[in-house]
Amino acid sequence: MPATKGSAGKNGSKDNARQGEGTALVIVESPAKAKTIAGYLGRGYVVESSIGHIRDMPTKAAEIPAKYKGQAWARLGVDVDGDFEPLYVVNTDKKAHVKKLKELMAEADELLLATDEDREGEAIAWHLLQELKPKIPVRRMVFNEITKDAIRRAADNTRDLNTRLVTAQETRRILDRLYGYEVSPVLWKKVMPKLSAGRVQSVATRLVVERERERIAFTPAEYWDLKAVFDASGSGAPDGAGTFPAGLMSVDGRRVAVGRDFTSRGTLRSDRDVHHMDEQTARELAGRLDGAAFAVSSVERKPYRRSPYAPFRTTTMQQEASRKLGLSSKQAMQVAQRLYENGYITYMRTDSTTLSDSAVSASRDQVRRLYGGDYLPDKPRVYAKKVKNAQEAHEAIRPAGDTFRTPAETGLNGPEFRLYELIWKRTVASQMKDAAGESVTVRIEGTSSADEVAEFTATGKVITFHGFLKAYVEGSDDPAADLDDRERRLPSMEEGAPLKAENLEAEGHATRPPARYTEATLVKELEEREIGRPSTYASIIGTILDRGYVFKKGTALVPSFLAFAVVQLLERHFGNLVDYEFTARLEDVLDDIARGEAESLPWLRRFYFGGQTSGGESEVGLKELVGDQLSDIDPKEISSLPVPGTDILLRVGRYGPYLDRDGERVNVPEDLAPDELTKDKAEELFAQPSGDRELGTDPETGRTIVAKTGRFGPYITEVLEEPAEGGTKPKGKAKVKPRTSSLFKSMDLDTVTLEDALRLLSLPRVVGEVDGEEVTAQNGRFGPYLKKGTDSRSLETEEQIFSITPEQAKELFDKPKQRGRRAAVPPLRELGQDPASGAKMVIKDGRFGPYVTDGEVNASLRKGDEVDSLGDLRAAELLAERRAKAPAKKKAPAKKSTTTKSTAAKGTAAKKTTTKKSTAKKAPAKKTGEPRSSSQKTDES
DNA sequence: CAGTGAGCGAGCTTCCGCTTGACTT
Repeated sequence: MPATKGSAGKNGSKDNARQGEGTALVIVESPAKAKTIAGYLGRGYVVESSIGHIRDMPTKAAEIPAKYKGQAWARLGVDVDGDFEPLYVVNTDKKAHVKKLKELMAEADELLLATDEDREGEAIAWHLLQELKPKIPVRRMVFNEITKDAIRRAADNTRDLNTRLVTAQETRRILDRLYGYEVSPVLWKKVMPKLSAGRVQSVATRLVVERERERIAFTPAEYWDLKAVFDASGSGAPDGAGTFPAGLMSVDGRRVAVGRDFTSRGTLRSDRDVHHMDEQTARELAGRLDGAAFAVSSVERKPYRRSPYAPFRTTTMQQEASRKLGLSSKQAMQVAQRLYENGYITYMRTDSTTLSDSAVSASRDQVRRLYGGDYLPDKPRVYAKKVKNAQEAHEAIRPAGDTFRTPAETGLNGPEFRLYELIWKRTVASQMKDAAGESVTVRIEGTSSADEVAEFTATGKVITFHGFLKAYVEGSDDPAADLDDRERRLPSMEEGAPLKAENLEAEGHATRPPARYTEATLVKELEEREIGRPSTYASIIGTILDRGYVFKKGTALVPSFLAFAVVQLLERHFGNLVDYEFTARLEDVLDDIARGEAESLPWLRRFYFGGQTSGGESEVGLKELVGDQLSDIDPKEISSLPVPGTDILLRVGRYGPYLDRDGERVNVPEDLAPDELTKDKAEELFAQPSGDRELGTDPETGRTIVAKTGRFGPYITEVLEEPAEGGTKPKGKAKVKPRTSSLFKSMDLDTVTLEDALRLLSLPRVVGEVDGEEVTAQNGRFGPYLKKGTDSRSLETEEQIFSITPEQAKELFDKPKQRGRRAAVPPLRELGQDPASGAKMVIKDGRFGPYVTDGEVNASLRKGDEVDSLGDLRAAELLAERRAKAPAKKKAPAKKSTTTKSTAAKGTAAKKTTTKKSTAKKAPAKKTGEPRSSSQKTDES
């Protein structure tokens, strides 16, 4: 479609000016990239960035355009009953930017969408197309390395938009929205508000929880072996030097047990025929070998070879930055971002280990200069793609440019310097020769005084050519592990040479539970399971930390008890969704869609509404799981965890975790690691003093009065009996309830006095008789009130509880109960007329904060609205929104569950939808596998 | 997690992936 563009660059001229007049607007994703590319393209091109995605489904109610507010599906942003059509709005923070792009486009004669060549990039391009509505020719421009040649080639070889790829992205987006926005509310209802669930975060949380479960179930095993130090100097070795350590391998040909021979339950694996030694066996054997003669029984030499590690991608960089620089995932990404923006490194969010040709030659150039030609392989090394679902839109993370700056040449310092150095070394090393050397295994035999043949082994490693290890050695997550460049030298020995055991000792070991995840190892695990993307790894950690699903203990990620409850709920009721294979299967489907071999709709339908799987099994859809089957989820059950070996239950309550033993309860510190909650720990918690404040003794009863914090806030209560010292609980439960009372609002837990407390405990106060019935005054759930039989009246102030007279009480009871809010409270502010109703609008203060009303309709002020500055227009808008939404007026008498309510609501809304839609939609029968365009729901703003 | 007697104007929380500033503490 577009005219041919200048085939510039052949003569090496710096300018790649387009032929003819006019300019092309090139849109990439990142501003830093735009800057670089602008330099490569030269005149005739204007390069701007989209700054990531420009549109998405509305995040919250405030972002839903008014005309969709009444729709049942508006909350989801996906019209689930209308072929899962998504509703897109321009992100609030992108409105100005989109306007700018439109203005730039007005001056261009061609639009080149140069977003990344992956699923998300293709989608960004499509959204740009939808939003900018260009009238000039549009082409898709793609490249996956940012070098002058690659960019110029890309500008000359554009293609059309790949709509199948866009559909695949949209399917992914819709699925994630449905999962997140349907399952999270289940957690709000069953566990705690503000929690969240999602395809990625829930699996990440589950991984951490499962690891903790393994730790809880773990029983260590003890095993012993022998460690010897042999002296080879009498063996005729030329240097005569040396002693070396060796470990006992077998006794009478039977291998000595090591850690991996044991199960996590502390038992020996049944398939192992090994010699398991305890302390006594080991010590006695050591005794019998004392003074025995030893000799070398075999020497085995093998060549050692090690190839360099692939250049960094996001996850490997995060891991090494964690191991070597102590940076969290987030910190590593922030430092990398700064390096990227200032032109020191290539893009840091990538799943590719590929180097561009120019990067390869830059690396080789550095190798030659810094290490010499001996370290340079004949051919450049190519790294195969490591990651299964890699989309490879970018290069590996490497120093930027066609020639690399050494760390010293950059002038950087601090973490930027250290991370650059890491990246630089890793990149250069990736183009160096293998390390080579020799590994040696020596076996040594000796016979004990009881004629047992004990065989020891020692291993050595000698590196004769360091190759890439000269530049870079990868760190390890296990601090005890040997790094790749670690040498262990053994004296040279011949078979049959006699050895003297200098030292021979029994050594005890215990198996260890699997280590907790760190940020870096969790990210690694997620990548291996194809969960999450380079741009999100750091924020996944952030999310599960924010939600309180995990907390950090040093670098370890420890799951909270809350996480156990949430994971328990998801596993039992949404098993498919937290299946580790779920995302991997999703990726397959998305790939099929992208290739045009599968359709999006049937798949989404089955996910949401249920149906037959390809295997012919029937599957319950998400809609039913969060709807009709909601009542199957027992909050009590999913929030309970047994404390191993006890009849104590750990329960996750709205106010944190607590222990429950037959109704006796005690708080559990929020930062207690679940694997530390043993029987002993639980007993200790029950025994602990609760930390209540003692106010003194009630002179009348002699009981101690304490102030504590409870479910309903601060309160005081009396202590009925001294806790029996070390004794058992009193069995005969002739329970006398202690008197309790909430503090008045005017009181404070820290300052409340014994006098206050006694007054509170004296309640309810008998005010007197009214109409022949006794009236009492007390404090309750809704504040101070009077009670007369079954009738009641609220009081104005707490003090009235003590001061009100029978006469005043009678007056209150003579008046009917106040209905609605108290009359005659002046409005906070008066506004103008509501154009819709013609009534005067006022702002009032209510139970839920300020709201605007025209006398008929009430609407709360939203976030960002202020009483003082609210204008008439905004007020009218709020009222209009409220009207649009509510059937409000007369509600059917509230049935039992939320399910029935939502079904009813959906019924009416669905009707509206169909009438509206029949005009707007229907006609353009959607082509399968094509993204929606003509009937797109958008926020025309 | 202490324990009691209204009637009412709710609204909001949340997902995953792309990307940076512009704000305030």
